[in-house]
Amino acid sequence: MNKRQLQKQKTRLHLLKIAKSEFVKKGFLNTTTSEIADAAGIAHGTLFLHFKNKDALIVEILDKELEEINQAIQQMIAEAVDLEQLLLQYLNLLQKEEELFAVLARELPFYNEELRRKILFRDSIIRSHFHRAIELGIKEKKYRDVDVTSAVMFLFGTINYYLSLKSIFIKEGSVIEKFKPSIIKTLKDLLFPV
Amino acid sequence: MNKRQLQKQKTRLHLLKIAKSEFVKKGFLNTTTSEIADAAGIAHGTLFLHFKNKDALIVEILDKELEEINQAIQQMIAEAVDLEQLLLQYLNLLQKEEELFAVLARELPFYNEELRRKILFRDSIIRSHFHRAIELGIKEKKYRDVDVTSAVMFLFGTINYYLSLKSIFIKEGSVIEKFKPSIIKTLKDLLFPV
DNA sequence: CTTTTAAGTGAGTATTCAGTCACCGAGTTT
DNA sequence: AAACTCGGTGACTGAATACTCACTTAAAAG
Repeated sequence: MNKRQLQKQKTRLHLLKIAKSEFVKKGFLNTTTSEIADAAGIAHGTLFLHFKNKDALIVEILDKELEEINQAIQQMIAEAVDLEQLLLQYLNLLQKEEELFAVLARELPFYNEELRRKILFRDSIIRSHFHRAIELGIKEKKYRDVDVTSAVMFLFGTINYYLSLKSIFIKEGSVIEKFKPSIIKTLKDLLFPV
Repeated sequence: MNKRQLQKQKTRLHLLKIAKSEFVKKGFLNTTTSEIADAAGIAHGTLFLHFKNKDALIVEILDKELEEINQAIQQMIAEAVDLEQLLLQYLNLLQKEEELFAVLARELPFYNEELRRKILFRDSIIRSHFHRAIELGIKEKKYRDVDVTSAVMFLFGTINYYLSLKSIFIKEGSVIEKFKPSIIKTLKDLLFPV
């Protein structure tokens, strides 16, 4: 790889980093391509040499992030069997990139079909991990018998709700951190051991 | 009231009705003032004689709707004591204006401070009704002792989640209708009678 | 050293919209 | 019936903002 190609790759990574931080700060929809270019210290037009359009930017950022979380969850599943532990680790994982996931929770309904499908697909994989974990616990008589699907939706619905309203409820600090105990407590209340 | 004033009032009400149907169809953010004027059969400028700006339109529509639901809930509380019954009636109430509430659930984070505060205030009143109903049930030993706050948030979080993703999950028909049984079942699972 | 290649530039284009204003004409008052 | 009032009109304005393209410049090739 020559000097030119190296520089281009470097600029590309720099752009991704800057774009992510801008999106986290103001959301994807409220960040203009000019702002990203300015923040990255490049010309506006240059952005479009690296990425086909604005959508391609968020797609790449999210693809990386969601793949990472999926990998981590899969590994957890392989290692841990305790549901509470799994939930706790998942919440910790979300918390690490909480700002970004909050943007996602808020803006998802406004994205185009393709992007939405991509995100919801990853999301559904993670949901299915929890589904299986609960189901297994019930089969092994570790927990009492409840409607697994609605329990999982209840769980993810709440997390999504807290995230989407993050900017309204609390401006500073982590919502996940704040509501973690009550989310875990309620799941335990719901599934308490027999 | 003379002929002119009568006409104006009539146009105003007509505008509110048309605006609501447009908002329900396409969402508040994706409906232009021109579209509303066109649909109502008036000139674009006329809209701004009746309403200070676009925000004022949705504020008035929602104020009416949310006040109605609040009144209804208060009456229910006064009459019924059974929590399941209350939840069922609340869901039916939401279902009646499901399209509008789905728009709300999706777009809320993008509204301005004032509008958001207004909506969340009404929302919190309704939440507090449920909070008190559960708390009372626990005190009277009707239900087992759980964390009331997180149970209520769990409940409202899920409803909000289903509503906000309505357009993604199902295009036709009612999400509330579809998920009503599982929402009620999960609440019962959580609070089952002692 | 000269020519070719391609990354980078930023003023410009196209489009979308909320909101305005000078004018019109129907309805009201004198 | 003349003068006045005020609701209605819609072309226009200005502000965003995603994306383009003719041109510059620095690196690579010959």
